[in-house]
Amino acid sequence: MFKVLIVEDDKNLRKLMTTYLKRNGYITYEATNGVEALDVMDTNYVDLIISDIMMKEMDGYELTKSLRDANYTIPILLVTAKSTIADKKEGFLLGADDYMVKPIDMEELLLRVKVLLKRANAANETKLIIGNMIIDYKQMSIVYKGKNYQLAQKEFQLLYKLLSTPDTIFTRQELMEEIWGLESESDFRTVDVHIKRIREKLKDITEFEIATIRGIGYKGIIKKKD
Amino acid sequence: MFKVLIVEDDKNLRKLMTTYLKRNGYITYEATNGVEALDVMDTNYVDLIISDIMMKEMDGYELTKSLRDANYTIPILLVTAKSTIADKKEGFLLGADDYMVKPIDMEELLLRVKVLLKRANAANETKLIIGNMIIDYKQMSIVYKGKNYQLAQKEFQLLYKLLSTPDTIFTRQELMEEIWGLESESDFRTVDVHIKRIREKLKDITEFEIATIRGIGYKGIIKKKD
DNA sequence: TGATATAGTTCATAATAAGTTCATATTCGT
DNA sequence: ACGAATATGAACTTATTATGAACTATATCA
Repeated sequence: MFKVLIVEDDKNLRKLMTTYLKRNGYITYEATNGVEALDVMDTNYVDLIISDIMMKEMDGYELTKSLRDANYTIPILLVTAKSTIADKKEGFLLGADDYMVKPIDMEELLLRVKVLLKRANAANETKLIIGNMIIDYKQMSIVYKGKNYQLAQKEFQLLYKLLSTPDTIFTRQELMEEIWGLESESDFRTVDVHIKRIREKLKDITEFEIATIRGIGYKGIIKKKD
Repeated sequence: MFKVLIVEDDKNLRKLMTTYLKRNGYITYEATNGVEALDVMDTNYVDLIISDIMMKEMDGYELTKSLRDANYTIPILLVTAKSTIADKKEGFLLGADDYMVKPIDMEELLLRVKVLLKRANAANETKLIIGNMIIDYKQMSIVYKGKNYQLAQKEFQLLYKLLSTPDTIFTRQELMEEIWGLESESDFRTVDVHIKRIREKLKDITEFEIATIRGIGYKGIIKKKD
């Protein structure tokens, strides 16, 4: 299950790409400029970035550069309205892996995404190992002392988020925006219900705990051995 | 180390493909038409053939047909300048395994070659032994406690795929691409129907289970003994 | 070649699980 | 103890998968 971050300020195009990718089995995150993109990446694991070049705040070039400067090797596919050689060169020199020229053909986009992911996917394991517990994001599986625990998708993502950045408090707002998406209109209480169900389903596992921070939100705690 | 035979009369394209494949660890042979290709195969073992369709002497269709008539199962990837449905159909009917339309994107070519080889190679693997159950890919047979179970081809391949990499979630997308081929346009629901039939036909076998991962796909689970 | 069997696909609908909401109980901090 | 916030159970809604059956394509055999 690959995660794709779409950075595009044109809402229609962003939604179109999101729809196509989701329909083809990708999990998507959205951002409208480079700054937002970095925010998303701060708290979420992402396999690939599709980014427009022309954006306010921070454009695609700057985004690419800052990621590469920070030693990120994540594949980046730049989308441009201009098609001059100069532009293409600039993008590649800054470390993008591929580019496409608008208007974007969605089938071609899917193909390129697939190729980029295959190429990059040599050593892309995302597992959290906490004591006797192994949380494998791609497999959406939790194994504890040889036993398998099954969580629903939202529950799993919530847990992963809390435990991949332990001891950090997340507000319901933040959790919703990142797992449900920016435009989610669900009630914040929904988060509570999911937290409850995670606690219930994983009550045998002593390796961690989800702490309620009254008036703020939740945080994951990894318990230390005695 | 896989050996790839490139059959292409356009020298530039042939060299380009050769270069790319070599750079990616393949051993290559070259031929400019079907007759030469058969000559090469006469004296060399080849794992996969990439062949243009339009060539003098003997074209891609004829080459494919003569190989299949001689009971060769080697994977064949046809390259065509024309993109009409009629052509695609004709090529497939004659037994090609995949095709690409010019102009050829080298990354895509590599991807397809890899997929074809993987698919062909899986077929050469021997047997899966899971508890009292023996799954023999070559014979397409399933024996459990002395009794024989019969699955249709697609069903068998699905089962084999799921059980040869157990505990790994496959999306319908992935299953389709691997078993139906990259260009398949069949509905994803078709996978569900096949899964259902496998479960039905093998419901007596307790050695494994096909688990539905809601919102994602399926995974094979090999049950442990008590 | 036509007839028949088998495999594979599609579609409509039923069944089920996931996700959401809401009312109420419980807990926490001051 | 009080008020505010969270936990909880249950009803409800939505999304996804399972299933049966019709349909189509392909292979087999007389």
